[in-house]
Amino acid sequence: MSSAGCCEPNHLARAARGTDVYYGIDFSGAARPATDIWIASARPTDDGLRIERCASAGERFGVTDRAAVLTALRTWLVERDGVAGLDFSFGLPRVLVPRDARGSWSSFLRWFAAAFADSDGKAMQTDLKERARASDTDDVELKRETDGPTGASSPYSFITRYQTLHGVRDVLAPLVLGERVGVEPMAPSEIGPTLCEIYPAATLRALGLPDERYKGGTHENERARREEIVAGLRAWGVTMDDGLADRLIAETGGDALDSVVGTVAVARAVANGFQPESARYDPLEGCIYA
DNA sequence: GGAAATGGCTGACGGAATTC
DNA sequence: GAATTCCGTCAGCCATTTCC
Repeated sequence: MSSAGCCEPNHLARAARGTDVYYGIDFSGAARPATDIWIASARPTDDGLRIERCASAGERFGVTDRAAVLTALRTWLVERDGVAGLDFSFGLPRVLVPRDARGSWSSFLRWFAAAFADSDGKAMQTDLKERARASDTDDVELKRETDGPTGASSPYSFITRYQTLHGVRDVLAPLVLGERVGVEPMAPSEIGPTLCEIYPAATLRALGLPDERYKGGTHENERARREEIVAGLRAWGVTMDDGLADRLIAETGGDALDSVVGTVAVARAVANGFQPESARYDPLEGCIYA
């Protein structure tokens, strides 16, 4: 296999020698996200990365409603040692943020949590679209600097609006403003675990693996792509039990697989010292690690 | 009644087709 | 050949429908 992105296979192992556990969290803003949020944990080995566990939020926490799941997730996160990657936007395009909230990423979090305290995903999207139309830009669904190179959607598209709202308002803001976690590269801290933004599709692309049409259970080729991804991850030095591999392939939503890919993204980010991969990175908007 | 499946929503993007 | 237009695809979530 040719080298893609930053890593050789054993680079994943070099990433975190002597460090703790990596977590990949496939996030969801659904009303009942117990079966949509998946959490994978992995440890670096001499040869790569060993996936230790992969389970849905429902299995981990035993609750189903959004508020209960996100509360449990926050509690669970602050009790971790290590690095956790979450796949939702950690910020918004700079032009949409009020000038008096642009001083720092923490200022943005404070503004966001207050501005959308009582909003649902649709209301937040409507507000941000109006801000975009009122700006000097031509488009309505604006992207952050980090979104372009990674192929990510706008943080408030109809696809991502719920993830961004609940991820930033209900997970990041309370944890960061409460100084319970650090976030790379905007707000590193010695206290608590380190969080970072990931985007599994970009990681798959960087590894030269199928990065689309692997979610779903209606077409046989979707399952075949999941099989190809699992085989490809193993070729990159990711090890796991056959039972877990079978589960990643069988889970038609692709969320379990995304969480495992997320651990790889975290390993790559650690290996690079959390250096932003693109020069086009705005510390107010966030940074995707692929 | 509860679980599972299905359709629809919206905008961006890439590739193909068409026009000049 | 270049520019423009058109069309299909993709994403996550919710509401509705279907099935057991």
